[in-house]
Amino acid sequence: MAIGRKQYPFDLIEPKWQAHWERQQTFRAWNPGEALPAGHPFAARHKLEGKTPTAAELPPKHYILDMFPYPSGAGLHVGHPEGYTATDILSRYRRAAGFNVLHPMGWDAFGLPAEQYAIKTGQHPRKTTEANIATFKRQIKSLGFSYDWSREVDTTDPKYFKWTQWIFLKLYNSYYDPSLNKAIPIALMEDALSQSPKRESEWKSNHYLCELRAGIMEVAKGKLDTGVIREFVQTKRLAYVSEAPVNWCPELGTVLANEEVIDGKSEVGGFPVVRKPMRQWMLRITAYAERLLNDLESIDWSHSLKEMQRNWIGRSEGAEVDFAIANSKETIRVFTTRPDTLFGATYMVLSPEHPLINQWLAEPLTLNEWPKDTPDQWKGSAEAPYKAVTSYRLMAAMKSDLERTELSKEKSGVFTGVFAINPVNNEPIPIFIADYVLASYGTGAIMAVPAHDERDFEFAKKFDLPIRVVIEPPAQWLVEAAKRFLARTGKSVEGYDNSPPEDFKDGMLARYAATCHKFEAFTGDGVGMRSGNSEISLNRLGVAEAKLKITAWLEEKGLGRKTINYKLRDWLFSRQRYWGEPFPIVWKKDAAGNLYHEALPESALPLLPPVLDDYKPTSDGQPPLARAQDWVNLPDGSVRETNTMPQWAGSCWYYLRYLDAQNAGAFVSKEAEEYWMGADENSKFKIQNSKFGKEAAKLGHAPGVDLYVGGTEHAVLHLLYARFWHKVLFDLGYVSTPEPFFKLVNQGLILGEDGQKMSKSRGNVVNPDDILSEYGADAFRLYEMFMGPLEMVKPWNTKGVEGVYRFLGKVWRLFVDEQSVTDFEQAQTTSDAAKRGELLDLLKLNPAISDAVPSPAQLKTLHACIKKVTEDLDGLRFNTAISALMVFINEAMTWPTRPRTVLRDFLILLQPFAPHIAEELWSKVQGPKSKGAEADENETPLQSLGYQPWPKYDAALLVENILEIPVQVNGKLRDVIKIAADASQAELEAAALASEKVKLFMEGKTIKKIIVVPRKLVNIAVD
RNA sequence: GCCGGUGUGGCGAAAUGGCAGACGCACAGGACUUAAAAUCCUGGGACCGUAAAAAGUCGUGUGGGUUCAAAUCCCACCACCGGCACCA
Repeated sequence: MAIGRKQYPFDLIEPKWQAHWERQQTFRAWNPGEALPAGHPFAARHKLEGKTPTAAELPPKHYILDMFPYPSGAGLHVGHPEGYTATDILSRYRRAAGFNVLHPMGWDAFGLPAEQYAIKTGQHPRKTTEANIATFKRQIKSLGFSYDWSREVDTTDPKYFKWTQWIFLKLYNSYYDPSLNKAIPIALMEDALSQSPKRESEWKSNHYLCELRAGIMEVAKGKLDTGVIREFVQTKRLAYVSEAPVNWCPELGTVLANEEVIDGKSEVGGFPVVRKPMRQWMLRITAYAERLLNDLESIDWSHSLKEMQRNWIGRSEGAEVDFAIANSKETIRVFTTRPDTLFGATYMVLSPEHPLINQWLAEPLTLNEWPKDTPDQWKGSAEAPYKAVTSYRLMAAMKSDLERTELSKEKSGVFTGVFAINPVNNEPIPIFIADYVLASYGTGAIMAVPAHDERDFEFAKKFDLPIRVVIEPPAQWLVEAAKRFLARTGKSVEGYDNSPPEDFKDGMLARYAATCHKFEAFTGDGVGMRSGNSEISLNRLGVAEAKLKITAWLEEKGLGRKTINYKLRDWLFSRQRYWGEPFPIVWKKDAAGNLYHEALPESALPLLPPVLDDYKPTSDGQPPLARAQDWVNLPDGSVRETNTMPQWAGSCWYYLRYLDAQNAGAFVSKEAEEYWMGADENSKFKIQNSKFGKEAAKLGHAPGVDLYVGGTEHAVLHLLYARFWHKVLFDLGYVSTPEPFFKLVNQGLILGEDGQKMSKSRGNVVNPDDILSEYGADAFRLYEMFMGPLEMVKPWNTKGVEGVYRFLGKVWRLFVDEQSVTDFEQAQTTSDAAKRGELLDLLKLNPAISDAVPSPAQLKTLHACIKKVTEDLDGLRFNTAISALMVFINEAMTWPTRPRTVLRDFLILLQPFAPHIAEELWSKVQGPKSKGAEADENETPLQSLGYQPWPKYDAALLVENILEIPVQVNGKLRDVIKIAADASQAELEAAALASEKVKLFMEGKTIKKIIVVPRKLVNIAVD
């Protein structure tokens, strides 16, 4: 970096203004009911000095949120400030525009690295965490962001996680009511089910509870004991204990949520993950699947982000169908999205973990007579299947998810020896187990329709099972499929190789049905064939129509029903870690000796983790907390839960804590929550003005966080979890908006200079501290935004920093007297370091700056800049806003006289982007300060530039009298004519036709048509 | 495989139906300077052409279409990036 002389003394300016902002608390955001100190620029701007305004008296709120960082040991990387700069620019812009802006920062500080360091060194993770936070905070502060640090949160602070535990208790103490479609306190259910209910009036009107009560009374024959009720209620809580197989990561010594497992490996560290049945805490996020999906409509997120969430939730509509089992009274329920292909179901597959298999192993079901066409290989031995089934299940259980997905491209499975009966034609169909059917999705069982499902087709080919076509493909598809067969095998399918067969409708169809195994599964839309019995026919019906008809028929016969399934699974919420929030849960034994769990009272919060000297799991695989036996065992004989919550817990609600960060009596006060989340009257205009306004208002939606910026890495995990918690809190009446984040923007990744992702191993990591010391914070901020659109992936280029740095140098020289710069530089070399800050006063205003009345051209330049910057900021187009500032400066550099008013307005525009230099120049361009007060630390602070009203552009000043109008002939530019802006169409046309150049191109041709777009262009179409 | 996004000079990019390449980087030439740095000025898509210009032709991943007019809208394809991936 061959930068010699500094463009301007950012090294003095930046610390000076950062200290000033801190002293003045310039960016403190005020809650309703807080007294505004006299002299604060926000109070002065809004005429609220010394007042204690209510929500209605405060200006409208604007909540601009960053995804708070995990304070890693490596410190800030250049990706962090990208989002932070964008939100800071917006925050400063909105403040200038008159909003009460909430712009906070905090630390997502629980996490694995601090714990692993603790295991290695014995140092308490708190120490590591505190040191890392200090580094992050120093780095972030050196960038001059306008955060309200009085609202800083730290998820590992007991004052914070007290409320994380409190919210967990709310989850624990709630159930999801399907009739009301919301969470309800579980106390209501407990009361409804108790022997002598007390709150009858409250639950009597509730369908669900009445049904539950009736059901339980019947089962218990009227005799309810507390144990039975407790056990039942435990299964309904939003936070519950499950024994299901979980993702166990031996390397990390903990279980992981589905979301944390990628390609069978842990998201953190990339270690293998295996399935293992364990007792774990789960959160019932699946109850919210439909709302999490539907409410995406009401929020302003990018299309791709919504799509990712939709994908993850994975809603699919279909039907459940019950199949009778031959020689048994039991039935097997399958889930299918294609009930219209039921006539083509030729076998059935259960997941290896399906519960019926245990029964069959204990009590084999045999058929008196093998169905016709049963392959000999199955008939051979009545016992053989059971051996095969046992060993197959064992194999499947041993396989990690990685092996199941990556290595088993080839289908595998075994015949169980059992047959089911296809309810539409009463044919016995063999039942297999295979690991391509997942226990955790749908019913863990499928009807296989090989002709119309690719996976079933593959399986059927491998095991030579019948493939029965029941949907007629278009002729064109048959021809294409036959060609693909030829390309694959070198053999042709007779009669399909060329053009669509003429006699398709008759003989061809039959031939296709006979040779379908040579084709491939046809999964597209077609019409039904060979799908009828004495009661129902789907023949000639389209897929959608057939689905409706067969589902209705199944329902009528009591054989099935319409169902919706989700890929989303309940959230595995416990970890075997030390550095996380302990569960406020104890385990007790009932009279019969059975363990049950119970919540601690709210008064017991925060529940602190015990002090340990070893952070490893115990030798028998218990979580580290189990080492603290005197912490675990309580005097009354109960035992504490030793799992801790996952890192996601703290980040699920931090944006709410910011609203009222110091509140010791509640996680947030009602008043602060309503004001900042925009549920109060004062914010209503915001709803009306937004793109989603009408829709949102109809749904009763208030905006929530106005803008949330962060990386895509949180597209499913954090954002789904936080939305879920928010909805629970909404249902229970603790927050007033159904969605937390109204507008969300993902910043694009910043790549290394080589266009690769930045990484230590590549050696292409850019350290923000280096850039800061070389070019200063303002240049760094500008560059981060000037690189390209916020949401795009873009490579870093340090040369580009020099460009924006030069721009700031130009700004500096526009304002500052050159002679005084020389004096300043000389004084710097002789002055001692401590006094260097005062030298800034040596710098004088450029003599070209005066109170002269600005010329029309100068005003036009200014107002064009105001317009562009304002519009671009509203559209988050920071790069083009900066280029507009550059255009202004390039122009203003040529002005012999520089009107003070024009330059002041420019500084207000510059301030959000480069706040330090803007403040420094502002303090100079204001004119001389009153002498004598300068040395006084306690003087009323300077009014901050940050609260100067944002300038409005005057459209009248931008009007051009003479326009340059391009003239095209046949769409090609041939001339540019100058003409009065208000020229009529006829005048424009005449002027265009009069052009010599245009005439040249029209010579010898006839005019077909002349298009005249006033103020834009003329296009002459000729032969 | 499915879903989403992107594709424009040497590079980051701008223009979302109306003069393609604003702004910036890098580069080249010039001014200032003993010299360098810094600063200021000038130049620039490609091709063809010319002493230099002018004029001209082509040009926004590829191929087609709509339109007086397309980077922009429509259809098909290709490449890259991101997500999901046996979810029945």
